[in-house]
Amino acid sequence: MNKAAGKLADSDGAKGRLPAHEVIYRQLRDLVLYGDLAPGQAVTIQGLTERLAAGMTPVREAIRRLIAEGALEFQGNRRVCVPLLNAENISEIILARQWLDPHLSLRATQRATPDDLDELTAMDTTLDQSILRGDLRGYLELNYKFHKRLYELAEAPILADMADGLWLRFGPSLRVVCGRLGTQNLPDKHKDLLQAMRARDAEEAARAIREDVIQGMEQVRQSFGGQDPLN
Amino acid sequence: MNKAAGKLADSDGAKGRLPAHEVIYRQLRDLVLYGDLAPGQAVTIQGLTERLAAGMTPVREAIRRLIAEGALEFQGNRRVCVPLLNAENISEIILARQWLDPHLSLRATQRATPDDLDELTAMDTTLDQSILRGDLRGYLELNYKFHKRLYELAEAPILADMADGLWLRFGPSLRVVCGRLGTQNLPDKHKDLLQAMRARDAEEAARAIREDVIQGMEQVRQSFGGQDPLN
DNA sequence: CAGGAAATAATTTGATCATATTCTAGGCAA
DNA sequence: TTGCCTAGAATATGATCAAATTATTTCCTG
Repeated sequence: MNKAAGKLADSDGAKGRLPAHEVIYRQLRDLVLYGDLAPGQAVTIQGLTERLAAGMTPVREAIRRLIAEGALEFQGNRRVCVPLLNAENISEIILARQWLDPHLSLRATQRATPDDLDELTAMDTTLDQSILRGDLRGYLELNYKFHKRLYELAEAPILADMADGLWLRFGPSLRVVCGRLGTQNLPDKHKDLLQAMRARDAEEAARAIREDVIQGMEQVRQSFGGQDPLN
Repeated sequence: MNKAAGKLADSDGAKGRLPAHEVIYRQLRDLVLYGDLAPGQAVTIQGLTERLAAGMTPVREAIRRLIAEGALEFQGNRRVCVPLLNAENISEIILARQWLDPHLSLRATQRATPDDLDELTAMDTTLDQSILRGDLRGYLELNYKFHKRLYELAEAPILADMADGLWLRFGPSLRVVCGRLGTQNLPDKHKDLLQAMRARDAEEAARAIREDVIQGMEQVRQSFGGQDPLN
C-alpha cells in the first residue's frame, strides 16, 4: 500500500523535484557561462562527480548536453574541454548576434508590458551596482540574465535558443576579457535600450542593442583575436 | 613532440571504432531528420533500446543530445517526444534560414573549388533521380546532404551548426508535407544556385538559395500552419 | 440497477548507481 | 627513439529504485 508520500513535502532537503541530471546540467552550465572554467581547460567526468558531489550518470548526460550546445568540446579521443575560440569563431558569433539580438529586441519591445520594463530596469540597476562594486562574477551573471530576459520577452523560442546558445560559446572568453579590463571599463547601451522600449520605439531599441552587442563583442575580438593570431 | 601513430588505418576491423553512444546518436538523428518518427510521437528509452538493439546508457545520451539540439522535446514529466511545430515556430525557422542560408552560400561560393562544385552538381543529379523515382526517403536525405555540404564549404562552423540545427527541427514536419504533396511537386532552385556558384557570383548564389529556402519552407508553413489550427 | 467518478492497484518507463570492460596516455626499459 | 606495460579515466551493462500512466475496482448517485 503506497501512502500519499507527500507531493511536495521536501523535508529532507531544499531541492525541488528536479531530476539530478537537470540540476547538474544547470550547475555545469553556470560554470561555463560565468567563466569558472577557463578556455582550453579539460573537463573530466570524475572531476565533476567530486566537484558537484554527484553520480557518474547524471554528469555524463550533462556533459553531452553542453557539448551539443557548443558549450564544451569533444576532442575525438574521449577527452572533453572548454572551447578555445579563435578570431574567426568570434567573428561568426558577432555576425550572428548582430542579426539575432536586434531582431529579438524589436519583438520584445512590441510585447513587453510596463511590469516587464520595470523588471528590466531593476535588473540594470543591480547590474550597475555590481560594476561599481567591482563584482565581476555578479556583473557577468546579471548582464547575461538581462539579455536572457529580453530574449524571453520576444516570444520566439527557437530564435531565443539560438541566441542563448551563443552566450555559452563566448562565456569563458568573456570572463577572461573582463578579468583583464576590469568591470569599470565595460560600458553598455542598456539605458538607451530601455528608453527606446519605454517609448515603444522598436527600431531604436534594435539599434541600441546592436550597438551594445558590437561594443561588447569587439572588445572580446580585440582582446582575443588580436593577441592570438596563430594557432 | 611526436604524434601518436595510426590515424585511421583500421582496414582490418570492419566496424569503425566509434563509441556506441555516437553510433546510436547518428541513427536516432537520421530517424528524426528523415521523418521516420512522426511529429508528436513519443520517444521512449526502452523502445529505442529494442529498435536499435542498444544498451540503455548510450540511448539516454543520444536522446539528451537531440533534446539539446531541439530535435526532440522534453515534456516536463520525464516524457520525450518529437516536437509538433505550430505556425509561429515555422515562421521563426523561415526567418532564421532566410538569413543563415544565403550568408553561408555566399561564403561557400567564395571558397568552393571546382571539385567541390562538381561534387554538388553530382549530388543534385542524384537528387533529381530520386524525385523521378518517387523515392521520398532518398529525396529527403539527398536534399539535406546537399545543403549540409554547402554549409561545410562556407567554413563557418558555428553558423553551420546553427543552420544544421534548424533542419533537425523541421525534419519531421517536412516529411509529412512531402508525403502529402508527393516528390514531383517539390521544385528547388539548386540549378540556379550551382550556375551562380560556377560563375563565382556570390550575391546571385545567395539570392538563389534564399528563394530555395522560401519556396520549400512556405509549403511547410501552408501545409501545417493552415491546416492544423487547433490542437 | 446502471452509470460514472474517484481511489487504488498494476504495469510500464525513467533515473540512478555500482561494477565490469575498454581505451588512452604516459612512464620505463631496451 | 621505440615498444611494452601499467595506471587511470571513459564507456557500457544490468540491477534497483522511483515515478507516472493505465487499468481496475469500488462506492456513490440518479
